[in-house]
Amino acid sequence: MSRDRMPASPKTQRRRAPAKVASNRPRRPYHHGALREALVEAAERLLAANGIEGLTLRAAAREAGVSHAAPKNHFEDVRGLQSAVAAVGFRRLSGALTAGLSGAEGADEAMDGLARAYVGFAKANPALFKLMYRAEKLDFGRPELQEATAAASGVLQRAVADRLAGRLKTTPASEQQLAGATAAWCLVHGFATLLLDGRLAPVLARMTGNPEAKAERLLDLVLAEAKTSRT
Amino acid sequence: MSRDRMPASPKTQRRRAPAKVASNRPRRPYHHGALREALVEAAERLLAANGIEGLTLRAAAREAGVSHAAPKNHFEDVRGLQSAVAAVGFRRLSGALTAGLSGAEGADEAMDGLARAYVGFAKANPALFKLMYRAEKLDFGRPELQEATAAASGVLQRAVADRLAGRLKTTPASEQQLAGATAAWCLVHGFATLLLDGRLAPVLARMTGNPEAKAERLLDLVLAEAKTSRT
DNA sequence: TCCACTATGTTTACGGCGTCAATATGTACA
DNA sequence: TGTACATATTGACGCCGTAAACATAGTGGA
Repeated sequence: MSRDRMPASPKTQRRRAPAKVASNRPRRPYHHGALREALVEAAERLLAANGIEGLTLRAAAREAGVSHAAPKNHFEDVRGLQSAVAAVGFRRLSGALTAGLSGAEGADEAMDGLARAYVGFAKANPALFKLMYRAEKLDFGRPELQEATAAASGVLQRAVADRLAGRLKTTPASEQQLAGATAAWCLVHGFATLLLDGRLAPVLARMTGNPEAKAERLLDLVLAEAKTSRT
Repeated sequence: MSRDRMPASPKTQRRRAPAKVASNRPRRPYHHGALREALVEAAERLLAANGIEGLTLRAAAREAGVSHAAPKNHFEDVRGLQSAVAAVGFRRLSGALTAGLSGAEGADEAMDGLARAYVGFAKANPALFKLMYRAEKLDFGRPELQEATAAASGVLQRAVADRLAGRLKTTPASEQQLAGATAAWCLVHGFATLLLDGRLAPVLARMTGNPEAKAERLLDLVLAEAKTSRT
């Protein structure tokens, strides 16, 4: 919105004032000063407001009040900007996961907290979450992004390792640790992904109760089911 | 490929022959005859060859040897074509799931077969699978697509209902059935999604053995883990 | 038989996108 | 002081989706 083009007046008076007379309106300085940060913030706003399609280089440049080619000086291409935004997202996800972990009593409770935090993050930042898992939009060569993703999966892996250690009373085999963390991640990521894509709507429609709380209750049921699926 | 533009010759001779003299080269008939099917097939090829970004209306029209606006007569917009392709994908997925189910002995074995079929389909048709779960590219108002998705989730739900029935020796509560099917779907969909997005690469890198078989073994480990996660 | 109607394709045009090359504008360092 | 460098602008290109106007067939009714 606010980007709609004018209805009439085709080409007359493209510039509002040739201004030989030293326009006294305080012109923006030629150089922005902190364009990179401004672009990333603009991109986050666009993403939240208009979804993943709304995040374009040109839109971000507009939002920052800068010409369409200016971003080229700060990002090699679109994927550069998208990767920077995704990195912010992964850092925030790490924080949310850590917060979801804190205050949990046992290991199982910790896993539930982690799961709820993961899905909660996805629900709160749907477009950002989708971007974070759209490989073709990201450049994993960027260290910023690599570190951010590693941090997020580190939180998950440590939690799983703790749970396994508690369960087995011994340091868990590396492969089992890997499988456990992966299984938990898959379950929770599948839930978040399907939910955001509207794929769980038919299931939710068959549940009773407050529409707001249905998704949370379904997640609880799924987590419980996953714990008891062995007879 | 084969779509690169000519290096020189800017605008001279746009049409290869004004052809007052009744060109005897057997001109394609003005009407294609089966353009809709041709477009869907072209779209599938483009998808498989160039990924999800490679599937465009104009490219499909080119592939079908038709002007770029011709598809408008058969699909309201891009999402129409994408939805048609996704519907084909869901129908194929139903078939693959049913095949994965057949020949299984017990209920647990059936679930494993289902899981392997789901992930196998995703690995065999990565771009198609991604398209099938890209809500913004699809129009679920189209009955064709609705039926195709319903068929696929029907296979999964029946399998889960059978397993629960066998386990409980009684007809399972509807909500538990729902949760069971959803949990299975989430686990397997999460695995497929993360795998296609390259997100399991760090995990796979830490496993030993044949690179080809690693992903399958990881899936087996994950399925086993999901079955024993209750202490 | 012929003619209008309808379905299907083509052409042309528009704006949005990413990207590139050429140019302009400050700034900082020698 | 002057010059090199980083940053920003302008304009152009080809791609995309979409729409309107027009062309070409096949079909069914007068």
